[in-house]
Amino acid sequence: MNHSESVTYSISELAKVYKVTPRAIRFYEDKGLLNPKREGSRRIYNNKDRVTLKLILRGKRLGFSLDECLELINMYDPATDNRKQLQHFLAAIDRRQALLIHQLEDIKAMQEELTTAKTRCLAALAKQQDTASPPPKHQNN
Amino acid sequence: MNHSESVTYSISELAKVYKVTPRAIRFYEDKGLLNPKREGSRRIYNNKDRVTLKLILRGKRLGFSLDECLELINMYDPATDNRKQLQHFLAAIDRRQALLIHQLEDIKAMQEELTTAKTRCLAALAKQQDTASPPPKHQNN
DNA sequence: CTTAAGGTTTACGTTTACGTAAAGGTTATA
DNA sequence: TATAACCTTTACGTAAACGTAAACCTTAAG
Repeated sequence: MNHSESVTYSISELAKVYKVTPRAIRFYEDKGLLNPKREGSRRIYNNKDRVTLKLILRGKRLGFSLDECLELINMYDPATDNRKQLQHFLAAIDRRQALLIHQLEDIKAMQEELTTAKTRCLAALAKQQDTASPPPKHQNN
Repeated sequence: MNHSESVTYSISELAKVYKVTPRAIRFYEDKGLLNPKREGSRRIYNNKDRVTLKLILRGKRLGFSLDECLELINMYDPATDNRKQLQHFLAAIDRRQALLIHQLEDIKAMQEELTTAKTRCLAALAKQQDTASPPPKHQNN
């Protein structure tokens, strides 16, 4: 058996790692996204719980609601072998992938436009370069 | 002068095109993201307004708040030639691009995991294929 | 003329995702 | 023993992004 599976975390440890508040983590549990063991009344998170939290936060970064994140989490774990369920999952996954593709296009478009805007800004700055003080240092792509 | 610039839309026309409610469009105006001309009390949207709405919706799809969308819109139009303003814009653009890069990584990771989940589903379905009814038709990547 | 189809403002309601106390329990250390 | 430093539940508060309804104006068509 693998000992690395027995790593556990308190709620504030987990909160610190992922830069969220304990309140948020409890909220996710309220919504059925997390189900940590208890030790008395204290919540004990294992590695799987930690990964689930990571999935939640990633979903959020991609603009999904918590309900949608729950749907995502369920997709990764089709504990079912019911035929209808599986096909339901497949359909859900397809919808998700379509959404992601759409987001990819959005990102590409936005990146191009940001680059254009950036170029314009830099050009405008260059025009003033002559009369101005020492050239500014600026992180570039 | 270009006549194609004189195309206009009513609020419900625009709403129909982008599948949002007039209420939402008015709300965006309230928040300072849109500033259509008026014809009496009626709002008249031109092509630039339409593009702005498109930007708003794209920003939303990427999970940005309306305030952030406003920031984005302003980036595309640095009407300013103030040096400090320009450098402020550049910094904002860099932050945006960093966010987009992060989202790209999130999407890639999620796509891979969805594909894995899909494979598992399909495998589970295949196991039942023998005993089951006609093979299901299913859209594939 | 009136009825329908659009538009307007004003304003209260709703959902989501937590924030922010309040009130209290349980170790560990000074 | 008391005082932090954690944790717990309960509950009210809040910002964002609209939905929904009311009450009203204004053409266009029958």
